[in-house]
Amino acid sequence: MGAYHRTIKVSTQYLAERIGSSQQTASRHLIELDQLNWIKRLITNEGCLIALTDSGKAQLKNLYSKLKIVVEAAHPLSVTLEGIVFSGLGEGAYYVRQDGYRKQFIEKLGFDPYPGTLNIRLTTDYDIAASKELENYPAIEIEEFKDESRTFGHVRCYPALINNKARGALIAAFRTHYDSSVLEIISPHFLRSQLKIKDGQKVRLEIFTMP
Amino acid sequence: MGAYHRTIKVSTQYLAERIGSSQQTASRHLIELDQLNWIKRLITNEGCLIALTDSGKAQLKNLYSKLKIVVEAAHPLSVTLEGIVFSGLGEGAYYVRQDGYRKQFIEKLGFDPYPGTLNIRLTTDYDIAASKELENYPAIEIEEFKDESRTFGHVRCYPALINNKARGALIAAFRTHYDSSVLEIISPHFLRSQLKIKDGQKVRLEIFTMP
DNA sequence: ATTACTACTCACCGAGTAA
DNA sequence: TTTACTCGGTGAGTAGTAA
Repeated sequence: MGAYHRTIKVSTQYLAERIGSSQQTASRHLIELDQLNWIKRLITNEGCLIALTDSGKAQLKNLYSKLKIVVEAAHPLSVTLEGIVFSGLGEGAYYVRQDGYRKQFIEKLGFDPYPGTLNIRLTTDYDIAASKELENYPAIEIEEFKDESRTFGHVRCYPALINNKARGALIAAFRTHYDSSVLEIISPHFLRSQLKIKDGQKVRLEIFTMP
Repeated sequence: MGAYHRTIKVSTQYLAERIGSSQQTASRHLIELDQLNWIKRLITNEGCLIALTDSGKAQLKNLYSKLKIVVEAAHPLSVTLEGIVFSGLGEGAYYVRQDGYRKQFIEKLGFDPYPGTLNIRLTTDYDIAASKELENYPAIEIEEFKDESRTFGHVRCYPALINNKARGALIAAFRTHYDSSVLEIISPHFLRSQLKIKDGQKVRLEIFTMP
């Protein structure tokens, strides 16, 4: 009703009609919004003078921004997967330690990876399908490089949260030691000790796509 | 959680943590959203597969659009005023009948005005101040014109809703027969009979600014 | 593990009414 | 006319628990 931009005058009776409630409820809503400091309220004998406070505007902007991200994004912000931890052959560690990769991880992911990977086996059709969808979404691109002896290929990775706590990234992938039901995770931390996870335990991965 | 863009798998327990409620409440919310046809829900023994329906997405888009208008607009969409009806000297009718104005009203306001104006006297400081604010907001511009004898000046007007029912427009103004506490309203209808208003009665005007 | 029913509590809503 | 209090009924949230 314009209270975002200017002070408006409105009776609780009229507000009630507009929001489809009783006059008493409209009045109580205004009292509560005032107590939250989301509106400034001046009671006159012909209605209330109402204006949103900066804090109140911020609440609306906040909701608006969150909706904007969801509604206007072309793809999901994140994909959540679950899988079972298992021990690999330690090959991941070999790749992670390569300086050509390491420098790019530090620069593009913002952390120096622990020299090893956490292997996750996806067990449900849903998780396997969801991890395949990730290929369609923009990733952080790690470029190929050469050292004296060989070429190390291009790698895509996604920032990730492991068990809703530890930062890391999904590496997709140091091709193709495992089938598509296997994921490799790097992290600044030694995840097995930091999160107290052992082989056979289930972990939850929240994988973030790039905007 | 991505359900706007893809089918996600989520347990009611985990959803409850995310929204800060109990598992039972999360479950009931999903049931209700399903009944509203805002989500599609498939229950598996390891959680629910959830995706928004087109109808569900439309709900979010609708809220988003309304917030967008409020948050991103540079000025209010409308200003609501109240005042007292009174009889003028009938000069408004003279101007409204001029073909140079009439043609522009039809073209720019979308209606052929009843040959007369409804005069409103603003009685409170709030209403007078609010009507002055209108000058700052974009209006429909009616251009000046000449006939054989004289020049008729440029006029700004705003679409309006009278007593939340009748269409019309605020004319600001066929200068300056009255002071700033007086408004003139035109409408396709003879408002005094259509809305059964008489001199001395209070009317509510919702004045719409241009985007 | 899951989901979701039943039963219970509590908070919200609104009628009546005071100021 | 206003706003907003008290108070009683109803609906929303949750614990316990079945499936």
